[in-house]
Amino acid sequence: MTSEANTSTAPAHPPRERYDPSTIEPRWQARWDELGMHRTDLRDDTRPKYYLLTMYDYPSGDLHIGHWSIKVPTDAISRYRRMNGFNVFFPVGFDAFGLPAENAAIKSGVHPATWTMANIERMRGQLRSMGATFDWEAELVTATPEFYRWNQWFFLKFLEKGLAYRAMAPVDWCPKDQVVLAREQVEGAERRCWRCGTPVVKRDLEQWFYRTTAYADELLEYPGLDWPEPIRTMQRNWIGRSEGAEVEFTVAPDEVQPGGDNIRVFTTRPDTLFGATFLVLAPEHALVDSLTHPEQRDEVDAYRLASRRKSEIDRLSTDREKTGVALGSDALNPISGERIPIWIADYVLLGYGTGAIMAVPAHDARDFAFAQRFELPIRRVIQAHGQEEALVEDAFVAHTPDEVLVDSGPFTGMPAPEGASAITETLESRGQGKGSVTYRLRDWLVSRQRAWGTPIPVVYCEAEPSCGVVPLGEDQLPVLLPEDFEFRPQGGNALEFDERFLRTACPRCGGVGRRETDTLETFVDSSWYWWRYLSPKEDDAPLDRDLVDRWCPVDQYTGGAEHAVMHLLYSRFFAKALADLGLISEREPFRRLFNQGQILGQDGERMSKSRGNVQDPDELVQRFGADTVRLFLMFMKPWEADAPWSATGIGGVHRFLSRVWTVVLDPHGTEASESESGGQAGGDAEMDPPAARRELLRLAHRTLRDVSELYEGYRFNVLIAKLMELTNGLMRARGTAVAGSGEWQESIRLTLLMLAPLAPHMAEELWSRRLAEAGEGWRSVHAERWPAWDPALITEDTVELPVQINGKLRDRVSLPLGLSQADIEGAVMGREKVRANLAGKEVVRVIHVPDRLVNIVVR
RNA sequence: GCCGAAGUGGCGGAAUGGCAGACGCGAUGGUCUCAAACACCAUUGAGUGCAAGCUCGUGUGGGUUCGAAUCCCACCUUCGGCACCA
Repeated sequence: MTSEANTSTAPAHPPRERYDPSTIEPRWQARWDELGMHRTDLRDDTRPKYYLLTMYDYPSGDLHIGHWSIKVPTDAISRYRRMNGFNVFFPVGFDAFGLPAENAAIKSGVHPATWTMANIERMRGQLRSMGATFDWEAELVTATPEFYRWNQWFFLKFLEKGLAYRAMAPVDWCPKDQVVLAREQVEGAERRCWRCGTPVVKRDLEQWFYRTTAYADELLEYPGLDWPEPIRTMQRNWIGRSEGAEVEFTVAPDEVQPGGDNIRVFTTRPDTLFGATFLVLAPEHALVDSLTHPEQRDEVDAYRLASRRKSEIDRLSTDREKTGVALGSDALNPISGERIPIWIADYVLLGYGTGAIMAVPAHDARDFAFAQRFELPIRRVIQAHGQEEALVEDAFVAHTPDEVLVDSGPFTGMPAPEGASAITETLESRGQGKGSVTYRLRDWLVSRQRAWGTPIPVVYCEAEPSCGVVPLGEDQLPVLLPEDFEFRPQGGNALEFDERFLRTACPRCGGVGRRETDTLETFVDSSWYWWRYLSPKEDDAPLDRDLVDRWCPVDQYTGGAEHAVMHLLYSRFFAKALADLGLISEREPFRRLFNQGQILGQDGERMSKSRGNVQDPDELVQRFGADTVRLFLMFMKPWEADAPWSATGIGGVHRFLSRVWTVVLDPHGTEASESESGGQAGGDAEMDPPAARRELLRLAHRTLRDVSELYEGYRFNVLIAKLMELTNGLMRARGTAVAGSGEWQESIRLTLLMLAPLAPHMAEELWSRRLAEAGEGWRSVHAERWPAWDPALITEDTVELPVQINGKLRDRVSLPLGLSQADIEGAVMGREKVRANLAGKEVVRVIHVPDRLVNIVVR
């Protein structure tokens, strides 16, 4: 039908302008900047607010493709929400304290601040090339005094409120270099120092803690939050709330010590108290020394030393053979009076519960393994109700519902839960125990023995013993880091050797004082930075209460699942603590959370500079343009999935954008080969023009429906596939009578609007050309309203129904919508293929899923 | 080890109880070209058949269901976290 038109217009058609992102992209970036399009008016209340936050970056130096894959889809959300009428705030900043800057300082002698700021400067430029809608006016850098002074301020508030305290805690220590090591600086199963290879030991230091356990129960709740279930599960398990009882055993007198000391144990199963056949203390437990018999002394000391060298993961590993040593002393069971031996073993941790357990080998897998290894008695005290067979000795019994106590004195025969409370009550009445709850969650150790961090604002008075540890006054903040540092080759905290930093007057007595040299770990910075984004230059307060109340909680937070537990729990802790300090109103920081996946190096490992597997986006941006790189990152995998990096396939995405370019700017052209190969392929060509035009518009609206829904679920890879299908449809209609029609124009308009959040530069360019062509003034495509799809347009009047026989596909029937089940069955049964397949068989049942399928069950 | 997640064509992935492999890459053949590149068109899970078709097929083994990639149980492999990398 259109072949004559094609051949007659083709020669007169001017050569098509090629898609050239290298001229388009910088031009629009400059224009958006000039217009301040991405600056958010935080006081604008004419539109609903939308606080979009993406985890800020550590300024390692180069922005790699992984940074892009975090930020690009978040930027698409930002643009999509703007088009949906929201006032979006999308800030950017840098998590600028931390170990790598200090390592660089050790290596090259350059000040960590110099190294960090140079990296930030470089990354700013790379971030800008992305064409993202970051509000650079709100940028913050945590390593500047304007930011970190407020860490100090919060520290003082927490101290006042009892949420910060000082206690002993172990660190990894290199005995040769005399420095504290970070976990990543301890290498291999041997746990050796990364620099000198010396085996690392644990050393106890006085350190600062934030009392996260004060909110343990509240942290288990997620009121009104839209968080992924796996993340909540991980957090709940991390908090690890256990209900049970504390039971007091008494040390039995013997020839070495008089006895009478109390050993408190925590158990989740007080109902098994009669089955306790030994006690186990953590090797670090305070009573170990006094309870050790002389003949056991050497073995006990050796064991305690060995366990100091092990990592916690090692100690808790359940498949490794159990180790332990008997102390020689015994304890008395408070309820049965039974005398049982006391052991130490490294699978019991000092920091959990009371640092001591009663071992019930018959009913706990770890105790069972331990008892077997050391031939300790195993006594069964729980049995399934009504089970008559003799008690089996020497066997671990898994818990089942419907259990009763056996061999448990007066409690025998009680159902297990009842037995637990009865035993707990009895203990409580005698002052030998009580119901108790314990948590796996520990208080947050915020001290770091490093120079490149927030100095902790306290002074140790050396003049007057009664002063002790003295917090600075608010008016004495900030405690500034020195302008120059002396980093020693073996590492260690440079602040400890900086006399100008160390020497200060005691704030209480004015005498000689020494500053705290520990700094706050960087998770402290990341626990409140989103409030600071709202007023990054504010001098008088950490945050602007009015703006925080207006904008928080954050509507959408995006970042890696590697932060599932620590960062996200610390942030929630801060929200609760600040609310209790009266500084903010909301108790939760992030309303909706999305954990995107990571792009790994080509080796399948996490991308990092030290591994040398970092992929630089700059070259790809130069070759294909930012829009193509953006689109490719969103197309190559579901956002939440991890995947190793490979640029294979980026050409396909670039071709897709070129096709969009072609259908918009050259609707009537044809490819040189098309006339030769028979014109337009596909069904549309056979349709009469009005039907083909309607079909195109139907496709566009169906795409709009799907794409709108897919944006809401952040399913960018599928969304882009839908846009490709629409573009393929436009490509097929190009050069036919459909091209240029009203339906065509509308389909093009929808395509550009749907594409705008993903490929913002190209969409803007093509949008502006269409406006110019129509003689209209310029408006940004990004300021347009998101279009609505027309339900009437996309309803189908027929449906193609798959027909299965015994679940196997045998035929397809095209039927009008809304037929009765009887009519459908009639139509299906009449089909030749169906009849052939049913020959000689008995129809047992017909399953009809409306508009989905028919399944005939035969025998 | 413990907690969490994921295993689908040659590759990235789609389909989350109802037509497995959308979309893209790669590959093969073709059109255009002096030629190549680009672009465009066609084919492309495996096996089998002249063909209509048939059989097999979603990490492995079992189960539930008229029907399972999808739900349940066990196992294997990979990834993230395990409290001083950020």
